[in-house]
Amino acid sequence: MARLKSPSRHALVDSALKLFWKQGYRAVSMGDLVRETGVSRGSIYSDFSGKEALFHACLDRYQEKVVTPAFSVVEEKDAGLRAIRHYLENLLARSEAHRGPDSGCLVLNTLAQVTNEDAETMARLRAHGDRLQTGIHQALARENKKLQRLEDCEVEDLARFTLISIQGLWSQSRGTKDTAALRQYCDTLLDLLATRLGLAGG
Amino acid sequence: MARLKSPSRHALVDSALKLFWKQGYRAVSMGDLVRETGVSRGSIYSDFSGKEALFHACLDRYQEKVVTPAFSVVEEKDAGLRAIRHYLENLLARSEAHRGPDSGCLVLNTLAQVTNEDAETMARLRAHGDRLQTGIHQALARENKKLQRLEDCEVEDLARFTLISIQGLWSQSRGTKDTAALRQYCDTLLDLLATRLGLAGG
DNA sequence: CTTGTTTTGGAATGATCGTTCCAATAGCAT
DNA sequence: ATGCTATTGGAACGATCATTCCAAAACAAG
Repeated sequence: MARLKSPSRHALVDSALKLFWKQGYRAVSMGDLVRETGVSRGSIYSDFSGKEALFHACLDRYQEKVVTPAFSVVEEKDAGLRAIRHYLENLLARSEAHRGPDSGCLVLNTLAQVTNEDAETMARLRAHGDRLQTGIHQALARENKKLQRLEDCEVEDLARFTLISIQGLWSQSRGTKDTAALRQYCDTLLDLLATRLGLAGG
Repeated sequence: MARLKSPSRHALVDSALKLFWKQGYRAVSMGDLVRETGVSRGSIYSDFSGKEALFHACLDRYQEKVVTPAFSVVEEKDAGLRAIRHYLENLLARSEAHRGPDSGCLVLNTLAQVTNEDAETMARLRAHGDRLQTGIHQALARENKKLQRLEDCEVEDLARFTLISIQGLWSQSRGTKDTAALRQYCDTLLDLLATRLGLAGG
């Protein structure tokens, strides 16, 4: 009943996450994981019941290691439209740091491969979507409180619109290295949000 | 040197396309293809050099069987903003016809799974993106000719924005069956386009 | 050192994969 | 009927997969 020590376990999940993120669940073999993570087969199976459980751990780790640092600015108690702008600019900076196209979003990549029967995975994907939707919605609602141009349901619609737009951004970021286009897209999106909320553009 | 007759060949590719669309390239096995298409192993390999070649044929067939019927309205010589609206409404109608979430877009699903080294596949994905980008751009440029509110480069930016937005729409359509949200998203997008082009909203 | 635990590296297993091959069958022309 | 071709169904193959197992090595504590 050997169990990996915590630091080793984190390093394992981090390396596995990187592989799953770039190549997708099915394309990564156990042999790849052993080679890239430097952790032996025995140790992997002593901590995870199998490949799928390890993948789920990676999805969870992705939340705390990637999503939270990027999105927490929107989730803060006083976040408004400015926070959404900061979030998007962080995404752009991250994308521009790569030379080629990046790996996009692990959650959206997974969504494109998973079948509806895989409930465990689907639940995590849905939780991610709900998290973003809620965060954006609250930030927009807070911003709307100032001028009160929109009804509550209109704010919710606008939040959903923003969420889908960001999904398009992620999808595009995996296909192209044209960061100027991504930046222009963010500008247009932010301009739309400002207009709807009754703020001056820019 | 047996070769499938044309109708049989089309039926094979159509069935394979359906599988690849729903489950993704790697999740579909040759056994699945034999079972679902009703075509024997020997016949498949007599017409295609392997699984990958069959998949490429499916990507090509997806263009002519799915993309062209939906997108040709935008590619017509006199297409404008109204054509883009029709295109989007067809997408919504298609999505609403399903009861659960649909399979999204085969091209975008593939983009989320493919690695950059797979040049043959990547070329097809890029061609798809270029096709949509060009069609949208020309339609918007034609619409802009009337009022001439935008510079040429602004029209190109707007076309790119529209393309990415549509990608978000596809991505979302695979994850949720909330067609009302999709419809609202399209409305917002069209409203934005009309505003930018100097037209009255709605 | 010795003892006990953790981790390793790799062999073994059974399943499934893509691919090849071919005798048997079906269809269609003559 | 006879021949020719198209298609089938499935056996066979080697590769690779996820998973299991375990003897050896590494390590920690006494």
